[in-house]
Amino acid sequence: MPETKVKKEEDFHEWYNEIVELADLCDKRYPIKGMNVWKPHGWRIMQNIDNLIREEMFSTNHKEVYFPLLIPESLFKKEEEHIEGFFQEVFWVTHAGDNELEERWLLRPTSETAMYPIFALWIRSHSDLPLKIFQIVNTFRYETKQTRAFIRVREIHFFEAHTAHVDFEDAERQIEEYKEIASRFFRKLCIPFIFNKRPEWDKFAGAYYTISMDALMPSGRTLQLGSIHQYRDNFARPYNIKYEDVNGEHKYCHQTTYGMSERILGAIVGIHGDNRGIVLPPVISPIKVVIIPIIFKGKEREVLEKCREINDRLKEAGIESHVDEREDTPGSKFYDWELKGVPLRIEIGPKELEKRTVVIARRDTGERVEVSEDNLLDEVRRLFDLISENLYRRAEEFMKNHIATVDTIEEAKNSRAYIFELPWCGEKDCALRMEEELDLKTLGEPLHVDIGDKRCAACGGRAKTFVRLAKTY
RNA sequence: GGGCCCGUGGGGUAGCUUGGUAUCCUUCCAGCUUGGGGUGCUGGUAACCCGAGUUCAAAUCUCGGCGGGCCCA
Repeated sequence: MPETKVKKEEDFHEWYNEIVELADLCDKRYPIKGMNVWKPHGWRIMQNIDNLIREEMFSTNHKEVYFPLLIPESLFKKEEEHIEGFFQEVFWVTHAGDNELEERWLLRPTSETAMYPIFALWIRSHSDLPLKIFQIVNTFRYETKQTRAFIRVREIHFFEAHTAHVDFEDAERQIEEYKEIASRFFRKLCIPFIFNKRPEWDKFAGAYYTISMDALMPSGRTLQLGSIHQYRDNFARPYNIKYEDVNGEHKYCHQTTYGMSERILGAIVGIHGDNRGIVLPPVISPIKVVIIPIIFKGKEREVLEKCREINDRLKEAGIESHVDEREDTPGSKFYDWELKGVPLRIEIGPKELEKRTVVIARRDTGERVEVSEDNLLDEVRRLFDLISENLYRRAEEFMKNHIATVDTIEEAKNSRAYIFELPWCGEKDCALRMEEELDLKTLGEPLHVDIGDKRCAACGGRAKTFVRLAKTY
């Protein structure tokens, strides 16, 4: 059976490069490094992902907004740590035509510094709080490292939620809500992940603390899919975001953010894909069922009519379907739709016509079943659930099988896992030593740990928690 | 941040060492044929990343830029 030239198991990165273009997700030929063209199929999938997070946001009382792309330099410079963290990767707008601008503007690398001066205007009293907004926009970061489709790009398709609260405790409740949103959201996309509290030296520029969501790719490297930040009043002070409380006192707001990007699509491609193409979870597949007419001379009309009839029935039931009426042979259509990851394929030919049945093939397992026309809708819905379940379980098993909790660096060296949890005293130097000896990066610490009386794997001192390490993207 | 490799029709390639006519497969277009896992035949469109240099002559040699890929930190 024909497959991709490069095998996923043999050379994951080559396979990934090949598959993102074959599956019609993006065109990497645009002549600026790290800026790829979204192709129709890829863009529709991304928009479906965006709509899933929109639903989550709306159902938790966040409002959608859209802030400008350009930020004046003076606004950007108000929070010191934040500037330091982003300055080297900022794109600047310096001219309008021939004329130099009085003040430089930058393309947002993220939108804190665009939003927060306006937050200061919007928020007057405690009754304006909590303020919960989000936007889905493009952001820009001048990456100098190797770029990779969806995984490391310079124009980022970015989701960012921003909130403001009366105090730290309310902001903490927001963080809890984000965690629940993330868990529901990634479960729908069949992507298992772990939360990591990022280490002090590697948190978001300007944050009080940062929690990342990390997934494990088949290459053995982790991919950070999103982050949640507690800002405390670190931004509220420089941007003067204050409210009047019930006693008439003026206080600084406490803020949080939650960010994600098209890396989600990168994870879906990498985790679920196989040597025949990508495999899409039914919830985000633009076409959920593709119908292939099996035409023989003399029976063209009857077969096509049946295909269209089934197509209409699916559409009426709210299931996105499509009849592939192109003149190609059925086999070539099978390959084509498998590349694009369509969850279910229905084949209808003279045999089915006679028996009033259809053949349904699953993308994830390749399994084919013959189903009576009368049971079609129920069976299709049942198969969607089975596919989602299967994709999630497969990915979860892979991740669980590659996380090792060990006591010593030596044990980690002898393990075939990809993600390691080692007892840690909390000192940066100790984590860096583990990084160096194992040739891994620090992901952070698990959110809830009972460490017992273990000893730090680096210094032997009393361990406070585990530190997680892995190779990362 | 450091090292290495690469850039030829839409995609994949041969040619480059030793400078002179650009190869094959695929896609695409037209027609016929075929149709339950990439149908076959005929015809057609289509390329040397950009710039400078060396030379009678550059895809080929030199330098620079842009872009792509891999590895290490």
